[in-house]
Amino acid sequence: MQLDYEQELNPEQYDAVTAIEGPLLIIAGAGSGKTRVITFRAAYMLQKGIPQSSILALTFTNKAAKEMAERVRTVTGKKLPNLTVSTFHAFGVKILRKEIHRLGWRENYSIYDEVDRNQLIKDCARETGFKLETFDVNKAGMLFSDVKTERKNWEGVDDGYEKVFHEYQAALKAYNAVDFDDLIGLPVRIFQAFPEVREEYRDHYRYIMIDEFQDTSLQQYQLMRLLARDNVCVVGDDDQSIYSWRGANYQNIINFEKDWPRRKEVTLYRNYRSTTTILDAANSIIANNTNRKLKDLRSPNEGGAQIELLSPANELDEGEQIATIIREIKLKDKLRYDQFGVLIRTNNLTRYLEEAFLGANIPYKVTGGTSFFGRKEIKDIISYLRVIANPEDDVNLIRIVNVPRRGIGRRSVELLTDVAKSRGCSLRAAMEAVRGDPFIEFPDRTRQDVESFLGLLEMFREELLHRRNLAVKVRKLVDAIDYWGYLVNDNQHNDKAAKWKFLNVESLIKGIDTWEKDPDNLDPSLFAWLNRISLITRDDQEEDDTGKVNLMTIHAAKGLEFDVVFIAGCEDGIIPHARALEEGDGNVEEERRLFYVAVTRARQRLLISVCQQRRRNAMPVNCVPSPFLAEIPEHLTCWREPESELSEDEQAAVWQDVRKMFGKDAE
DNA sequence: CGTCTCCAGGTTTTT
DNA sequence: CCTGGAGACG
Repeated sequence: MQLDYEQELNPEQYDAVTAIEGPLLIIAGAGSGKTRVITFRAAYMLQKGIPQSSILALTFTNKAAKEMAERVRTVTGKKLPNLTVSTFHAFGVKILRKEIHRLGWRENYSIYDEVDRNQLIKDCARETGFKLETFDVNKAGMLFSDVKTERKNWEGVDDGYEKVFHEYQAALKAYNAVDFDDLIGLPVRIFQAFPEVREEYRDHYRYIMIDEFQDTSLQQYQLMRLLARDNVCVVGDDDQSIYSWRGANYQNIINFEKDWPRRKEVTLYRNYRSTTTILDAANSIIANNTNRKLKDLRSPNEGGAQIELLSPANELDEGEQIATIIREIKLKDKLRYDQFGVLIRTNNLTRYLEEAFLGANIPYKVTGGTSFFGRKEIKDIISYLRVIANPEDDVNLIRIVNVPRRGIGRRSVELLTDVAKSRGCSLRAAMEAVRGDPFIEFPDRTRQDVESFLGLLEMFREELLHRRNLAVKVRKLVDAIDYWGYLVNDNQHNDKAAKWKFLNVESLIKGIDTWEKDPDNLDPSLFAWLNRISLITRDDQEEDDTGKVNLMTIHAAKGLEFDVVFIAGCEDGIIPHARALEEGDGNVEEERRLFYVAVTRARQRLLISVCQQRRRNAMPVNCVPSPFLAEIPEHLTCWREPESELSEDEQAAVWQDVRKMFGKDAE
């Protein structure tokens, strides 16, 4: 397909797309066609004969990566198997898989998520002699992450914590595991310590693009700088920086200006997404922030509906009202359900909305929330697979050693830990030692239990590593440990819960099946699968999303747009979030940016809901509207009026809808 | 020594 | 309201 770039793009966009040699900084306001620029830019490079394998496009979320890859494929009409579009973390995994041996890990390393990490920190704290009450695991986790990403040092920190930290680092290595920070930090270390490796990657990825640059951390910036020669393009918007709590630092935009003084700079300010009503509101909200790169968005879509405010009595009412309005607008404006987005600040708010949608028979899709992979039953099975893949993984081993119950309880684990400590080996090795050496003091019964547990793991390691049909083998494993029996037993008074959990396990297995049968999947091994799912938080199964209302956090909504957007729970304490404000004063501005991101997701209509009361920990609390609401010029807003009476035609349409719903699947 | 039951405390956003 | 941890029971 031959693209007419000049036709398809405005002058600034064209500038950005065609400047493929040399450093380029694109400041792209919300809705200014940033994704379009990136995809066209990739297409332009390919057209100029640059091989796909030398292009590296990095984004922040899996969703964004997936979407970008898809769009480039659509625009070029090619499959592009060797084009690298991935998140920073996935890219780190890719490098580590090949290079981590240089730092003393083995390639079958485990990736620890936050739960695993906190568990390990807890163990290390206990080891170091902390009492569980005096030790705040969450705080330690954040501190450790800050230290690892070089945002903090040990100055002024209780030195007990530093000890725990070193213990933690040592334990990770001993277990052949890494945490999320390591996925970026270790590649950086490798590139610094092995210049020849760095050169190899530099030669390979000669054209680099980074999306959502305002969300990169210092560490990620380092990785980029080690990798990039001259052809590096970063795209960002300081006004949409909403990940500073995770180390994102929009100062990186300034760093970039310093490090690549010869750069070209393009600002995209024309907004094609929203009405001027919505843009004016957004502009005047963000104007309250200091220290920004000034750029007011301009839109050719004059006018537009006013921003409507709702004031439901409580969160239940809120859900019902939103559900009702969605149905009304859908009919009036002839929209599909997937053209609606309902945004919230925190995941726990999804619950009421989901219930309301269920009650109103509105199809919806939740992005985020308690992730599929965070569910206990799923984590259990995955822990088995991790231990099978990486026997030294003590955290996951402890997790499953007695799930389902097999007689290896607290005391036995303590004994085994003693053995491991005295020999300086992993728990798994300790188990093997106990099996092989009858002179180690150990209760006979438990020794037998340990032996059969080891036998199970070894048998399945053989199966899972050396043969095909991963899904079949995993099902066999689930059967072998009688996980179903365990679920029934563990949920004695709740058949439904047991069934539900088992269905989740089934769907996990089905997911493996689809994944390994995908013809584009070049490496359907257990390791590859584990690496992949470690980076997925959402349940990203390829479902048919069309025709479903989108329910998600504002963070998850970044980069997306909807014709009609609801911002629910727009109350003081929720946005800005009380906890964020406790942390520091810069956080008000970040919360404001978050609100700005939410507002700018809307194309046509924006509705904001403020509850009068909300239940918090089972206690109803009176709500105060978010202070950000006052930053919207009054003339742009109005209270929501009920839709006018439906015409006869429309009534007929409603009935048809209802009938369809009870017939087969409604659209 | 393993398992069951009760109780207290608490959760922002994501890789 | 749900989780995780500590104490009682068998």
